[in-house]
Amino acid sequence: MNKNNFEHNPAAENETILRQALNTLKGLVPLEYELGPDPSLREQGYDCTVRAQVFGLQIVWRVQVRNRCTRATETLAQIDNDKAQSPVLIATRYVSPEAAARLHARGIQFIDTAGNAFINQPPLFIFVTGNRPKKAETTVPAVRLFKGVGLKIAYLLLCRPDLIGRPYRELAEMAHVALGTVNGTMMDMIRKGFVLDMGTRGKMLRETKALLDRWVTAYPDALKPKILLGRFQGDGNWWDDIRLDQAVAQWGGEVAAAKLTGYLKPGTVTLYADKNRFADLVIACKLKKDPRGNVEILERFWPPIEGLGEGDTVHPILIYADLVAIGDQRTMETARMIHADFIDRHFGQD
DNA sequence: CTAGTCTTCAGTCGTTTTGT
DNA sequence: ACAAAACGACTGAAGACTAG
Repeated sequence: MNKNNFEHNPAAENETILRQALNTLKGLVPLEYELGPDPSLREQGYDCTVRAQVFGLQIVWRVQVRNRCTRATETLAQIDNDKAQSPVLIATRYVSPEAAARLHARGIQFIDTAGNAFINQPPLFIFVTGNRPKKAETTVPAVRLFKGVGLKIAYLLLCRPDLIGRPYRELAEMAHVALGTVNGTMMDMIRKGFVLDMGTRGKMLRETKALLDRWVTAYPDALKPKILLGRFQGDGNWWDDIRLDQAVAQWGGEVAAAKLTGYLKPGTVTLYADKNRFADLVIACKLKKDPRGNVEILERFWPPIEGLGEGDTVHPILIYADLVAIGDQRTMETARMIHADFIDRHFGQD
């Protein structure tokens, strides 16, 4: 049962949360209510008002609807609660027991869609916690595997499938992305079948051949432009005499292919450099800034560990992707050689 | 219980679209 | 052509979860 988010309308979503929470509250106490959207309140951080009749008692709340209730929400609500004439009510999806205790202590009323509530309108008093949240039905897959930074993680795993079991924190650091990105990418990979999730027994990379193909196709458009540090022009075959410090940069594209196969005469130069040492590299190679130059320097997006490109060249996968992206006769031929000699044998059958 | 790990989501920032 | 607004990707701190 996969819920696609047809539209993402925050206002409508908020109202859904509020109505669900109020209806759940109805289960605890006989309640009639009506929503009173109030534009003047909205500017003060409220979403609407609720007029409720309970046991002939009329209550008016200023409601803040939140997807989730954070400490920031609590603090802000308390400030508002203290200065407002009518009490504040937080309506949210789920309030954990800890959060409920804090809100109770601060005297901030809340209701959630899971059936937890704190209502303190003497003589009416309700305090319910411990109800578990419903299974999340809103999946917002913000991170797309083949679009953007998800490719950094995919690359890491293609080169080092054994890292699949590492904690997300480590993967995030290695791939130079945020923690949340790892989570999103991993979900996408599982959904698309590239990762098999065996629960406590870990994960496995699957369909690596297909993943590789799609990675190579997506990389030039989706990631490469984002990591371009600059374009330059050098003198003649300058790259032939340079000894690269691996800690600073590695060859990609045609130069790397030439070094690997001894076959190609490079027409363009692709360098993957540590962002922080990028300036030194430009100087050491005597490169001149030139938007039309045939030298492109890109930001390296993998860690200096075994298996991510030996010596002064990047991993064959990336060389291959660079060559395919150039896409002319010469490079395609070399690309096929690289694929046959350095990639195929690692990606035979799953 | 708690240390390690995962998940969430509001805010930031860059890009695209729309308005003048 | 320029500026404002809307959009979307990404981040990262903080809360939630879970195995041991």
